[in-house]
Amino acid sequence: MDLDQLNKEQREAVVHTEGPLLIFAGAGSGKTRVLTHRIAYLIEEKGIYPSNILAITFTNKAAREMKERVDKLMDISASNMWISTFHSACAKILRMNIERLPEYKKNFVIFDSDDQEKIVKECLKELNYNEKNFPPRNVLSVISRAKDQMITAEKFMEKNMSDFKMRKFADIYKLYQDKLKKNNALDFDDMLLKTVELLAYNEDILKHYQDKFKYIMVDEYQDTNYCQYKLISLLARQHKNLCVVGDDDQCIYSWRGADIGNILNFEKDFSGAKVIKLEQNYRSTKTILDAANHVIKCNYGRKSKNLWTENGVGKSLIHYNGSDEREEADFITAEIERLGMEETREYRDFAVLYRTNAQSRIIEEMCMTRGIPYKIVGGFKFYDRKEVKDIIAYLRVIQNPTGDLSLKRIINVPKRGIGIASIEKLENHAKVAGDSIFDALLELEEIEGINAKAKKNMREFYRLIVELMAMSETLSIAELLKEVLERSGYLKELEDGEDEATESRADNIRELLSAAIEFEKKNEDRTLESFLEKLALMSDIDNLDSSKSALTMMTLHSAKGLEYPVVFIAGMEEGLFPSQRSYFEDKQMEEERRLMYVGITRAKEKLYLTSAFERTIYGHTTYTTVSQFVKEIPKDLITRI
DNA sequence: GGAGTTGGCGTGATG
DNA sequence: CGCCAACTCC
Repeated sequence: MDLDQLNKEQREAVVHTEGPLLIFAGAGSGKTRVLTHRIAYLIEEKGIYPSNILAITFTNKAAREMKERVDKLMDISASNMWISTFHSACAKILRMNIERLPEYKKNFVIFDSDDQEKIVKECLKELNYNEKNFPPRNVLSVISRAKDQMITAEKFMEKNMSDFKMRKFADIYKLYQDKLKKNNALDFDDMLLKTVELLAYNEDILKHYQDKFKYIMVDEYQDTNYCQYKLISLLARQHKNLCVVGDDDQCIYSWRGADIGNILNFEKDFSGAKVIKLEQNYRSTKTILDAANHVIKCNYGRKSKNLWTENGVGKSLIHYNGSDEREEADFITAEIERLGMEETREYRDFAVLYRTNAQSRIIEEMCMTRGIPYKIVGGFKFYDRKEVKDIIAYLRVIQNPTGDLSLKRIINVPKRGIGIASIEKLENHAKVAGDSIFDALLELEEIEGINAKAKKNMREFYRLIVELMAMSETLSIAELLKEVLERSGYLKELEDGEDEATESRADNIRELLSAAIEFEKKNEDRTLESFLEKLALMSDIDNLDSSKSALTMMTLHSAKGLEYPVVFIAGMEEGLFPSQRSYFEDKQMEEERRLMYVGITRAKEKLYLTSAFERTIYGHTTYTTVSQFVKEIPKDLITRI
């Protein structure tokens, strides 16, 4: 194996295979390269079986890339090696073992944030709590933070007995969890939490995975939360061959429970850990790196490190301040066209980054006017669309008819004359009998107060589901999808619709169909279960394909791990970036600054910072001041326009 | 039971 | 500005 193309530190990190290893990898210092070489080294030089390696990444996209790069480095295939995200690794473990946890069944479903919100709303209704006092999103974030910390509903209750409001949160949490169980569902946080529980309480299962994963690697370690830390420590306890890679300066997810302490305390937690710092940057010009270093220096409590590069000085940064967001967008798009001509750059060389998704719209409009091809990462996702979720709900019910939430979603979609009142009566009956709604559909004679017409429609619906369930035994997913569309009347409803929205809805359904075909082509496990799981765990960034050349727009968060020759960071204004919400706490302000650091270091050759003197947000126009982050960059590195 | 309208409210980033 | 719950009307 050829290790000559690596620098001294990189090489050291590759060959240090035994015992705990912490790699501090600055932005653009070639950490993916180190990880892929390390995997190849383990297999080719050390004779380790691929199946004994576990590599955890942050996104599916990163996992896929890593797999491809490892494959390229080696002669043998790495197909039975686990290179995946935390969530899909946990999904895999749970599929095989979840029945060892009381109350969960093998065919569990994964609830996304939409499902979660619906469940919380149900809880509030039942508990008679006001949505104004307990906004579902707030409730969910409290629950989610608790789960990150591995605080169960019961523990949460104990902890918060004395606080009037928090006790109510505890009530909601408890009921929420009960409802998930009733739906045989796990939310994203549960996937991790339940895996840790499974391993912690079942010595034999733990032993099995400890023995299997003799070598463990974790990417983006700075963004792990307590639960993920726990999972990793459990698995690595046996062999202690744990290699984590991260950069404390790029910790940008503390709002969802990431604990920067995990990386800062690694040496304490894993005694005898070796620490290697990768400080040579191969990505950016001196000027860009200089700017990044100056900004991040304003943070306290960092591990000392200093990124340097042998790259050239490059071009000066540019700060453009337009009169309003329209002018800002105009400048960005004009500049992209100009550079396209003068420097013969392709559209794929550019990225526009921003703090909030809402900022994309005006830039998008301007791209359309100028005929610049673009793609937007994040924001409203394909699988969030109503019609797609409807059809997925059908699949979920077929796979697991006792999932009340999905069943309620489709029982009257398309309209089949089963109204809210009737559904409530049905649900009530189910509740009293301790059954699912699906079961209650068989006991219609016993239910009073539903009119005969509705009952008839319910019977027909029941028959439809049973029919589809039978078909699912033999049909492929794509074929099953077609039957669902046909027999449910969903397709007909779409065809009858006249407005232009129906056309795009039909398009989306076709898109789902081709996703199913694609899935069956690419995967060995073609079960409905695994298809649904794949959909649930997919994130938007995973779809980012670079086949056609287009400008990329996304949030600064989504941009982590990516790089572009020319980068624009838009909306460099106080209150927007840094966000208003971060003013109250130094810690949060520091996280904003790390986000800025991440943004700057995405750029290879040219970096633009743009702002607007006047900005309209949610209908309100306000005057702005230029972001403090711009001022933290030395003046001589920036040209003002 | 269902379609259409209104008024109030929140509006950061995600697997 | 866009969404959702609540309300009105058929």
